[in-house]
Amino acid sequence: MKSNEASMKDVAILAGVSTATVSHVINNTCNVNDKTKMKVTKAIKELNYKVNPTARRLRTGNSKIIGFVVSNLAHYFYQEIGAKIEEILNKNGYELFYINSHEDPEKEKQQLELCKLEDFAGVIVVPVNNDWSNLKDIYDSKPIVFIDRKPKNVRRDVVLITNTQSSFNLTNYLISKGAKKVAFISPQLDNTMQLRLDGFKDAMIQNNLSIDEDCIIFTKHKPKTYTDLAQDEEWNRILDYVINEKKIDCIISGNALFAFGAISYFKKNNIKLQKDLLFGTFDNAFWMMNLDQEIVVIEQNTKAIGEKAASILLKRLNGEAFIYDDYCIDTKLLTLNDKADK
Amino acid sequence: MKSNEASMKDVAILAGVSTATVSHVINNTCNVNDKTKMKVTKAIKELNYKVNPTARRLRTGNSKIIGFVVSNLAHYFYQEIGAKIEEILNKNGYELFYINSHEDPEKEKQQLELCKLEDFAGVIVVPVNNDWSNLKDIYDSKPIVFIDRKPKNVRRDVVLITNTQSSFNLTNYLISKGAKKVAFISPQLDNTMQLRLDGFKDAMIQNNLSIDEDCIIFTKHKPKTYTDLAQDEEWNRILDYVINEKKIDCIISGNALFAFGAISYFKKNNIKLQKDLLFGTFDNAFWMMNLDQEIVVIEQNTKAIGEKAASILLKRLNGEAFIYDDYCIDTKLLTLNDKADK
DNA sequence: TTGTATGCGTTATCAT
DNA sequence: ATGATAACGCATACAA
Repeated sequence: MKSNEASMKDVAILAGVSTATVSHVINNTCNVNDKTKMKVTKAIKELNYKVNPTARRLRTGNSKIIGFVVSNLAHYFYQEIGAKIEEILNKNGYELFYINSHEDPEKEKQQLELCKLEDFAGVIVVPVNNDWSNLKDIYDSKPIVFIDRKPKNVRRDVVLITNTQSSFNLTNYLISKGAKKVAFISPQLDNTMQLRLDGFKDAMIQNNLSIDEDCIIFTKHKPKTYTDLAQDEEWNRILDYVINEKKIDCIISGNALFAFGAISYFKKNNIKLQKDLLFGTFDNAFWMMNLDQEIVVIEQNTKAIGEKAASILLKRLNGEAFIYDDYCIDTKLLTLNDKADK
Repeated sequence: MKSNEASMKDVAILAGVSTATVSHVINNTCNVNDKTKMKVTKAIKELNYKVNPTARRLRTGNSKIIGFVVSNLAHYFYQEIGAKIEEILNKNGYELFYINSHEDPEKEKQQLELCKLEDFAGVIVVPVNNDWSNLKDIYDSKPIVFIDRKPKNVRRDVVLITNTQSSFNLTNYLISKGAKKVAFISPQLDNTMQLRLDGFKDAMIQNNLSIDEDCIIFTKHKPKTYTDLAQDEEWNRILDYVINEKKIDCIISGNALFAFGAISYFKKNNIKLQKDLLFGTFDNAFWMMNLDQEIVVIEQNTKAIGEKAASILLKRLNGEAFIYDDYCIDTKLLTLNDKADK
């Protein structure tokens, strides 16, 4: 389909030069006489010429597009990270496309394949696939930075939070508040959750508290909306079980998604947190601040995470060589909505 | 940059045919002998050949990518719509890229320009720019569907909710609950807000209630995080003003963003909704269900909105010709967290 | 049914 | 300093 846009050829003809010269002017790739440069610039303006990125990409194999492939875009958490990433990348001439893998490994694989075929300059990924031994080739040529989860069998830059330490701190804090029998509950056991679990166990052991493995629960929930989640019967069963049968006095939630479901349960059952039941969770989600529940949270520094991921990616894009490493961002332990607030 | 991927030429050589034949096999564009078809298919598999979308796009001017350009991706509302759109488009062989315009008209313009340059097959837009007289050419050749807001000076398909009617119903309902002096507050006065305002005014007039124009307030807030919003001093001033000075007995919120800020204010000031103050809002956001406030909401049917937008776009992509129209999706008036719940 | 040849809009090599 | 030309990988008009 012939587009009605001006091409480089049109510019060249109007300016009375060759396409090579136009290209040189556009890309500053060669010393061009000021006079001819003027002519070309004028022609470009006159025709409202825009470089065709598709043609450029076919020729060079490079684009100015970064893919942000996210396990579940609906989490506000990733939106804050994404905004920071976008801000930094935009400043450096890149555009960010958000891609939602919906916690589906197969879908993520196809999307990453597409990013490669589309010659994206690089990708930032909140990975769903845990084992990357079959995915290594998918992004071997272009920079890739992982966020939030560290997949296996791939050596690349990873930006995480201090998972084990934060979990240790959270558990310790709740123990200091009187927790004796603690449950750890979360959807999906991935690498990140494993680290959080480690911190939890360490704290329990150091405090000479026994760990009941029955109260460490990971569900296999496929992605759901928050609304669906709150009404999910499985959450109710699990919470009924640990609270009524196992008689735990404290729950640690692995992320904001479970926290939402749990809080819905607490509301229904009229449970006052930190009084009737100690409760701590990873993530400080915006909606928590308007609740009438006191919640202990591990706040992740989304700005710092985004900034780190973007700056590492930029360095890689610029061809800087440095060792692939894990970057851990500190968290903050906060108590939301406690009486001291007022 | 020479990629190490197999090209169509490699396939042709291995299969002992011409590239034209390979192309025909891939695109079913010509009757090809079963035997040669087999040979080609085998070679494709053997080389793990993938069509290069960039080259195809340069040649044909078409891609299988749809852009979803959203005013602010952080709103969960758009995530639900997006998920539905994606589901439908994926089934039809299209991939969806999410693009965040951050309520920035200039940015949106550039992004739409990029979608055009990248030869996206089409776009679905929650528009930030209100006047499209200078943007018409930007997407004149490819299908475009607007969602949630109807921009001026462009005749294209628009998927909206029944804004005026819903607002009328909401206002009427609150009046039936005793509202006499009502404030209407929202960030950003766009076309959609104007319609909601119209419905509000109609209801007030029909009920012989006077409208205080000082209590109709639109702020010019640039996008902020929810967290920032809750602490924004401007909201506090506005709410102080209408509640304490203007002595209103009811507030209608134009969207979930303002509702969040307002609820934060109510919490701080210990105001019990529907008792101390009547309150209704557009949008049923997931976080509202866990509050200890009774809230009257206009729930938008995100699935229906997404489905309508995607199906219209698909029809346009398939070249079906029909009149550009506005499609209005019904809403539901709900009361969240009322005592009858238990 | 299959192959040849051309062009999509760039960039890059090599002359001039 | 500038221009002619090939090549990126594919689709397609046309010839065989």
